[in-house]
Amino acid sequence: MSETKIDDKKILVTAALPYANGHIHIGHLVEYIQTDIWVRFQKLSGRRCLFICADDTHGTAIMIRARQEGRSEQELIAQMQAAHEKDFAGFDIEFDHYSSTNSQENYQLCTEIWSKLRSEGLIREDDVEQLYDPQVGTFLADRFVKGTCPECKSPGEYGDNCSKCSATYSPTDLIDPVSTLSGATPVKKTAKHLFIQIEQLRGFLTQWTQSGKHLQTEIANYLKGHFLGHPLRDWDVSRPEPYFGFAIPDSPGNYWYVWFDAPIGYIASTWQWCKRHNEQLSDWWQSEHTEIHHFIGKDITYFHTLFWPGVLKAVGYSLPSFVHIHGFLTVDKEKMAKTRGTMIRASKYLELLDPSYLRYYYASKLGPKPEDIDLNFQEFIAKVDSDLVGKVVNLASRTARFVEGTGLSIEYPHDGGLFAAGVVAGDRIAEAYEQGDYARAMRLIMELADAANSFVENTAPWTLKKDPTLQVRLQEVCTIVLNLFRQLCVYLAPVLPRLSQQCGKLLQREIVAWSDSKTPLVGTQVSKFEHLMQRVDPKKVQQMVDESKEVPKSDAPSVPVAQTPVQAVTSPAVTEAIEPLVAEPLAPTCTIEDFAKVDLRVARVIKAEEVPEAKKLVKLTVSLGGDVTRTVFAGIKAAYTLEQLEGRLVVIVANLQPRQMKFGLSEGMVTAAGAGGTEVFLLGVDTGAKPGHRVH
RNA sequence: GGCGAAGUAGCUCAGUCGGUUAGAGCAACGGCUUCAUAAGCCGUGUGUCGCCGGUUCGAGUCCGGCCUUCGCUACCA
Repeated sequence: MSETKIDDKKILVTAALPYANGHIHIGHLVEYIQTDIWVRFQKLSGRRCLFICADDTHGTAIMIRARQEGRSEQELIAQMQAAHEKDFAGFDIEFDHYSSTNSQENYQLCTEIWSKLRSEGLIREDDVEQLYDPQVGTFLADRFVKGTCPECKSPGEYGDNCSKCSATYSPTDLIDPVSTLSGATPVKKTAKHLFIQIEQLRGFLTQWTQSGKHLQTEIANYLKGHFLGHPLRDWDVSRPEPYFGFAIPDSPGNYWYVWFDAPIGYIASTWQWCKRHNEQLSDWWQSEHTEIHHFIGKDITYFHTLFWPGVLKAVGYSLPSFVHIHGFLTVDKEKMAKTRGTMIRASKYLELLDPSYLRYYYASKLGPKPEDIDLNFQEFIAKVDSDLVGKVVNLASRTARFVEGTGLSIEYPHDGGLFAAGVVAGDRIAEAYEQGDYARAMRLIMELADAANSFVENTAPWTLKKDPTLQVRLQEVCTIVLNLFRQLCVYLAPVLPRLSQQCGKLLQREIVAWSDSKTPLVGTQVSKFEHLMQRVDPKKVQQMVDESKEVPKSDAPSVPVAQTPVQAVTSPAVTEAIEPLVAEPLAPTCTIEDFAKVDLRVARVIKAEEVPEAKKLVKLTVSLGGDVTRTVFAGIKAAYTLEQLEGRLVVIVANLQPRQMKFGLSEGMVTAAGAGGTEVFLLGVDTGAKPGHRVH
């Protein structure tokens, strides 16, 4: 994963900046735990290492959300940052500095880097005619506009290309465009945009990405195949006002796009740390003696492996030594979903379970490849119980009590080479950590734990205890086992810092360095034994999943758009999540006549069929009463089984213009709510309604 | 459909440069033990290494084709 370090080198490590629009969940934690383990390993090994992070705070999403919640962006991002930091601390993720991209330092750095990019001739200005939503008062990105394809007249196409005839065009070419933010008809408006001409750096980027030193091979291949074979498109790094972010000093009315200032936030956050610790920023970001390691998810590969190195190169900052890219988290092989309760927030987990469990479980699954990892709760419980409680912690609880009065032997006794074998294995464990192969490290550690338990069995301290003449031997055996336990605690310290602390307390000698694993501890007192870790309570796991399920509350006011009703003051406040409304703000007012144009009808699904070639579609035959039927394709395959659909009542748009699709003609649309994917909720009707009834 | 990754024991995975009889943990089963948090120890594997073909003295490993799964993307919303 990365080259072996020369030990006088400094290491600067970053994890991706979490966006201030959402709370930390167990999917995010894969990355922060992965990074924290690596940082702790480096520090334990005696290397000078900084772990830097910050909240990513800018962008349209933050602006709209703050607007919806009736408060300032600053208030919103401050609150989210506090929540993020609390969650991270709860999982023992220890940053050296945690900042915000909305900082004075970041603004100053953006300005400096910007003017350097200008002087390097990398910035191009161009007028861009874009659609503008007069309702929301903002320009619309391509995918926020839908309309009819100018080529084939297919309706409902996104603003960049037609899914039907593959034509590419600009959103301003769409016939009858509609803003997906408000439903308003956008107007054309011209604005100046600023672009970074990344193509000028393609030669450098090809060499840098393909050198084999900075990226996993899978990632290098991906970039080669997808981007580096063709000229790179200029990167649009400005957004016209209104926008929550930094105003571009030499371009009035324009702001830096959030993805421009976010990675610069890595440097800005380091700078803040430097100011507090009286250090030079250039020693960290412009020095050959410092390695920079970014940990990110595969979703933001593009930015961190092309744009970011390109910018750094152009402005004279150090390039990353390595970009460590991990996959996504699935739960039971499925994407996390709120409906299934698998989108578990960090704070919810911490209410019910020990963070050490998740740290160990992730460690046992994480390798150096950018592969997805799967969380399976059965395996989670089994692994923690069996490995940590049954094997590791058990070593202490089998022996510590026998030496509470006497402490450890003065000299380390003969142990048949067990401790020495552990020292040898330590090098391989260290190598595995270094390479990001934590799964391998955990396997090696558990092999040692197995050997130690076997030793306990063979020496049977409980038998020695009964014979007064064998008390010295008993102390020796316990000295050996507790030293093997301590060795394991050193090896596990990057993953389980709490355990290593508890071990320090038990044996009255703190674990401070990896090298503590190389010398046995002798002659210390042994504290009264206390349980070091509890088994996983399966009921708590179930409770966590249950309480993470999003339950629709149909009768509560869903959003505070109108005046809050007076009774809300006396009843306990039901706070609904704001995300759905932010994701899709209210459409502009329409008249009753407008509404009457849409003919919504109750219909019964009489046949639900698989569309084998389609991943998301099912083919429904619905009855509108009598022998009037319609064929409708609906994108609900991931959310409903065919059996669940057949026979049930749905509400369809009965007078929608039929649409020819690859799989057949769709004669209407089934109404549903939700974000898509597995989060699709069909509209139902109370008992009594009949197929053919119109919805008024 | 496009791009990428992966298929090895019931589950999770290791398997380096092509080299003896393909391994580990968990689960299961049998026995032992009772220090320990119902923990621990010993023992038990008839696996078409996804399929077909090729290269080779020799293929889980290299090459070609196919199948399946997963991810991204598209169709839907």
